[in-house]
Amino acid sequence: MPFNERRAQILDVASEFFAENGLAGQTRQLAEKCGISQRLLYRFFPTKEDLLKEVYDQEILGAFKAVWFVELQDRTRPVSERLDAFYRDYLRSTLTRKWLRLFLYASLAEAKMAPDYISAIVMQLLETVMREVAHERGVDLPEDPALLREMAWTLHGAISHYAIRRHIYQSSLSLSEDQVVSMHVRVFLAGFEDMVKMCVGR
Amino acid sequence: MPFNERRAQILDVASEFFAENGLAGQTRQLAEKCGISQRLLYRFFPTKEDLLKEVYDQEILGAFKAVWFVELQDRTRPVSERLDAFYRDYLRSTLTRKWLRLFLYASLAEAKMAPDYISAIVMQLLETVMREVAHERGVDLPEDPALLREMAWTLHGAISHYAIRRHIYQSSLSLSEDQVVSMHVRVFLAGFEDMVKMCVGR
DNA sequence: TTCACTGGTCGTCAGTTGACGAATAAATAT
DNA sequence: ATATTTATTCGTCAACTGACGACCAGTGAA
Repeated sequence: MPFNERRAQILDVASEFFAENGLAGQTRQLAEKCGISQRLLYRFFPTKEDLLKEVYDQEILGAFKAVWFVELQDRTRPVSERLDAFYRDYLRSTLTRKWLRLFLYASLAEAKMAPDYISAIVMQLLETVMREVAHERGVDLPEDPALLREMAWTLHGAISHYAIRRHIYQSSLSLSEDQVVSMHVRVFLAGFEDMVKMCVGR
Repeated sequence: MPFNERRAQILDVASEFFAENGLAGQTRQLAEKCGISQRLLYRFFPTKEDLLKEVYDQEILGAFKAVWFVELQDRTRPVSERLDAFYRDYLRSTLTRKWLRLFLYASLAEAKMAPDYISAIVMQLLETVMREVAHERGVDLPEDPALLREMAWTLHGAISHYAIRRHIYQSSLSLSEDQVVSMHVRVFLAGFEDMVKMCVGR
C-alpha cells in the first residue's frame, strides 16, 4: 500500500482506537487493528507521542467549522433559529463520542497538545453568541469579556454536558438531540435579559 | 501503625493518587507516596482492583449528602434561595477536582463500579428540583419523567460543566463560584415557564 | 524464656510495553 | 535481467508492572 494511503489509514484507525482505549492504548493492539505489524507503525510515526499528536490535531482541531461564525452572524434570521441550527450541527459534528473521549482523555492527562487553539475558538463562539442575542434584543452587555463568556457558557456548557451524558455516561438517551437543543436554547433566551441585568448590577 | 489506621491512610492517599494519575497509576508509585513498601499494599487489599473499588465507593458515592433532599423541599424558603444554596454546596463538596477526575476516569474506562447508585441519586435530585420550582410557580409539569429530568439538566448540567471547565480544562477561573451559580440559577428560573410550555406543547 | 502474632521489607517472577536492528519481499528503475 | 528503492515482518532488548513467597523485627502473653 502506498505511503500516504497507509499513513492516513493508520491515523484513522488510531483515532478510533485511542478514543475507545485511552491514550495509553498499546501500539501492538493498534497495529493488529490496522492489520499490520507493530513495527510498521514506526515507519510512519517516530514515536507513539507523535502519532498521538497527529491524531489530536486531525480529530480534535479539525472538528471546528469556520462557517459557524458566518451563520451565527447572519442577521436576516432570528437569533433563536440561528442558535438552534448552530447547536444542532455542533452537537452532531463536533460533540461526538470520538471527539469527546479523545478530548477528555487528553485533558485528564494534562496533555497540552494544542492548548490554546480550542479555547480561543470556543471563546470566539461564546462572544459571538452573546453579541448576536444582545443585538437582537437591543440589550447593552457588560464590558468584562470573562463575564460575558461565562454567561454564554450557561447555554454552551449545558449542551456540552448533554453530550457528555450521552456519550460518556451513556444516559439521557430517551429524547431526541434536536428536542434537547431547542429546550436549552429556549431557556437561555428566556432568561437572557434577567441574567444580563443581574451581571450589570454587580 | 495499627491496621485500620494504616488502611485508612492508604485509601486516602490512593484516592488523591488515582485522581491525579488515572486508574492505571502504578502501585509502586502509590506505595512510595504512602511511605511504605509496595508489598505492604497487598496486605490490605488483595488486588489493585479491590483497592480501586474501595476508593470509588468512599470518594464518589460518599460525596452525596442526604440533607440536600430535605433542604431542597423546605417550602418556607423561596425556591431561588434553595437552589442557590444547594448548588453552592454541591459545587464545593461534590464537584471537586478529585471527585470529577475519579468519576471521569471511571466513566471513560467503562468501569461499572457502582453504576446505578449515582444515576439514581442524581435522578432524584433532578426530579426534586423540578417539583419544587413547579410548585412555587403553580405550574403543571408533563408526565414523562425522562422529559422532566432533561429539563432539570439544563441547570444541573450547566453547573456540572462549569465544574469540569474549572477542574479538568483549567478554565473559567476568573469569576467566583457563587457568582456563577447565581447566574445559572437565575437563567433557569427565568426560562422555566417557557421551557415547560414548550415541552407540554409537544 | 519462649512462642506467636502483627506490621513491615526484600527480591523476584511472569507478562507487558515502546522501540528498533536486521532481514525479507515487492515494486520500480535502469 | 539487474540494481535500487520501498513496504513490511521477525525477533529482541530494556524497562516496567501487578502479584506474591519468604523473611525479619518488635510486642505482648504464657
